[in-house]
Amino acid sequence: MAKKAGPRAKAGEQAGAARGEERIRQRNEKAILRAATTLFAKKGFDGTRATEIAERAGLPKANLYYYFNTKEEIYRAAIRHLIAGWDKALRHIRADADPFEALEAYVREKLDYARKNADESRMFANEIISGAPFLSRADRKHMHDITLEKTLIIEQWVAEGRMRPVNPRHLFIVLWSTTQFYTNFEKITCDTLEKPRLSPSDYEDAARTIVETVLRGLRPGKASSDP
Amino acid sequence: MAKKAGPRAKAGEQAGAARGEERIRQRNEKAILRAATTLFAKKGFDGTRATEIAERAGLPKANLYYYFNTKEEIYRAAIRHLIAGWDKALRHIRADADPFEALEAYVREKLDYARKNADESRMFANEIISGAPFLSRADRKHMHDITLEKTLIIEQWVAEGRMRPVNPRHLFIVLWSTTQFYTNFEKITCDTLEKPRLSPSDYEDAARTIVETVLRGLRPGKASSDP
DNA sequence: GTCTATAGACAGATAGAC
DNA sequence: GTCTATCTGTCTATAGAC
Repeated sequence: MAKKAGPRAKAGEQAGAARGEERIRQRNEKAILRAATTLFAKKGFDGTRATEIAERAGLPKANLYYYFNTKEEIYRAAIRHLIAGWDKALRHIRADADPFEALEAYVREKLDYARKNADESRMFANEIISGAPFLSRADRKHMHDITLEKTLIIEQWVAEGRMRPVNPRHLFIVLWSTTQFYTNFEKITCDTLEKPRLSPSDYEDAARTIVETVLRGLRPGKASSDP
Repeated sequence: MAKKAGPRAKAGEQAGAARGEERIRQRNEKAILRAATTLFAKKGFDGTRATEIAERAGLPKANLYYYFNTKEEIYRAAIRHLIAGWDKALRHIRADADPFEALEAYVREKLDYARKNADESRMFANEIISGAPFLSRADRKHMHDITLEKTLIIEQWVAEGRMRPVNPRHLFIVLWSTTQFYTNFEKITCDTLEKPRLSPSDYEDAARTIVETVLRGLRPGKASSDP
């Protein structure tokens, strides 16, 4: 605790030593989080051994406990990092945008994010399926608030007659489910599409399907009511 | 192994005793599978302790190993039981049915099945996210074959002009994702809908949203091409 | 068919030399 | 900042009395 910067540290050398330690710390923490995310995605919290995280991160196990106090602390850090990434795709949904251009851009960015951050996506899915035991109240409030903000925009679009009436909360649920399924349940998707793994062009097909089914159903008809 | 039917068993009593044991066996195996499904759903395979299964099933732990040889055997039995249940909802999809009545009936039965078998649904989701390590080749082939059978029907409907063109495999993926999300990710859904838990009427809203977005987008337009 | 006791392996976490 | 050795507890699975 008190022992820092090595035995030969004197006043004046501490800043330089601290910077060096900081670099190592950042590199190692990143390696730990990366390794942990992959394992937590595959096996969940209880199923992931601290030893496995250490091996995959290329560090001795004891070092995990130097950078993080508990396995839970590693898990929570990974969740926080993921949630920070979720928000970005929602930026397309702005009141002044064209509803269908905005929603299509959102769908495409969401699919892309999941594809490029597959382990994080799966880890989060695992966390929710397990009953969200580690998702903090603050994280849940944040996700709730940003969703609410976007539902108001959908409601505005509906009120303006630019979209057919739809429950915006359920619409978001449908969009989340479809944009995450391909990555989270990749094994099923691969079996269904008869491919060993998913390529970008499969994600392009996914985007097209979502746009032509989910979103197309929301375009206002020329005859504004329906059979 | 050889010791059966208790000490006082004589020739002629064995059949009766065997029936009695059979009843106990069925009851206990069911209790074990039920308890295991709930726990596997929450914590995955590695995260679930045999002791917990036993406690929840109301049996001493050693009895688990009397009915099943390993924890994996329990897990596989639960998976098999679940897959047997998946097929039912697909029966609505018949070539001679109306496409939209058939698909709506499928969606509603699928949502209903997930709602009433939440633990099984979540356990299966957990298994796939984890990379499907225990899903047997035979199970995957079965799921693939039944899906293929139904995609042919969708293709026929499209060819007949009763539905807009769509990749049937992707359509099934979209329908699976939306009908399972509400149950598998119930925590997120509850936060989004601002409810402590999901009621049947929330599932009714879900069905309506899926029908009015996904399926509505597939109805052939009066003008058969599109902007 | 039930249950106690325990073997044997391995987990998370820590102490302290370097 | 790294790493060996180890503490303490828990796990799956089994042996064997009842």
